[in-house]
Amino acid sequence: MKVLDELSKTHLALSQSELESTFRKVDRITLYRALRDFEEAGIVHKIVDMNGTTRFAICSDDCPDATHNEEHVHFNCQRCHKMFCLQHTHIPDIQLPPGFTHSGINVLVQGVCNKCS
Amino acid sequence: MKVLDELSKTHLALSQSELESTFRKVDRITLYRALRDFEEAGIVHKIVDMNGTTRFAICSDDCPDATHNEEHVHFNCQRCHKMFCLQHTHIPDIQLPPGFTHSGINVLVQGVCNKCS
DNA sequence: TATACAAACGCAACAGTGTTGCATTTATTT
DNA sequence: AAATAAATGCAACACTGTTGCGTTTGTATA
Repeated sequence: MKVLDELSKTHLALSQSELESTFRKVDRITLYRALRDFEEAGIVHKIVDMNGTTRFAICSDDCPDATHNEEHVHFNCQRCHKMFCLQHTHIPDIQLPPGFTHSGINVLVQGVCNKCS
Repeated sequence: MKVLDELSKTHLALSQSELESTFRKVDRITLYRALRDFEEAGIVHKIVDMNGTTRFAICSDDCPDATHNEEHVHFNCQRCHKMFCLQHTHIPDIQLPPGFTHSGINVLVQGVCNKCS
């Protein structure tokens, strides 16, 4: 699929509308369903950025099927508004209050990326 | 304002529709504008949960005006779907790749809360 | 107290997104 | 080539975010 190709080319997490404009011939519903299926299949992971926009990124090789984005940090640049998957920035342990069990963590850092700074 | 009262009563982060059903007489636009203004004034903070739903929570006393939710961890229970502000669970330092500067962090933990477990 | 002005409110409206059903097209199997 | 399954596109609908505008409510001033 071209969608996967496109996502593989970058380590950015792309929104559906960004993907739509890349291939303008594809219907948004088709894309929506493709992304949904990819996510269920554990091929891509979904993240919501600081503006509430849903974005998708390819899962890396070492991305455990079920846990996905719990493994790395996402970075949202406030200049270029791109969202990066910081593949090698791992998420530290977080101590939860008693009674709370964790099954997934999402860390979203906002700031300025290396190209914009 | 009743909205602030309602948010103060709980440490949960409420969505706009949850707030709307609490006081059914209020127009959704009025509520929207109130929440927007409260957020700009640094009285409440806004967080997007794992489903992309925007939620609002009262800022605690020690919530620094500008940085808001960077101070504590948010917890999304996958049973009751409530979102908790874990006021006392602080966010650990995260080492970013060179060139990336951070101005805010958002940590969202998914799991089962103390009441549901 | 009556008038003038400002703030809060509610409605209409529109765009974007998530989601489903259905019909049509495209592939695959026999 | 026919039958079946899968992928695609469209219509439609709900919900959210957002803005403009007119109306109501409240406050201040003459």
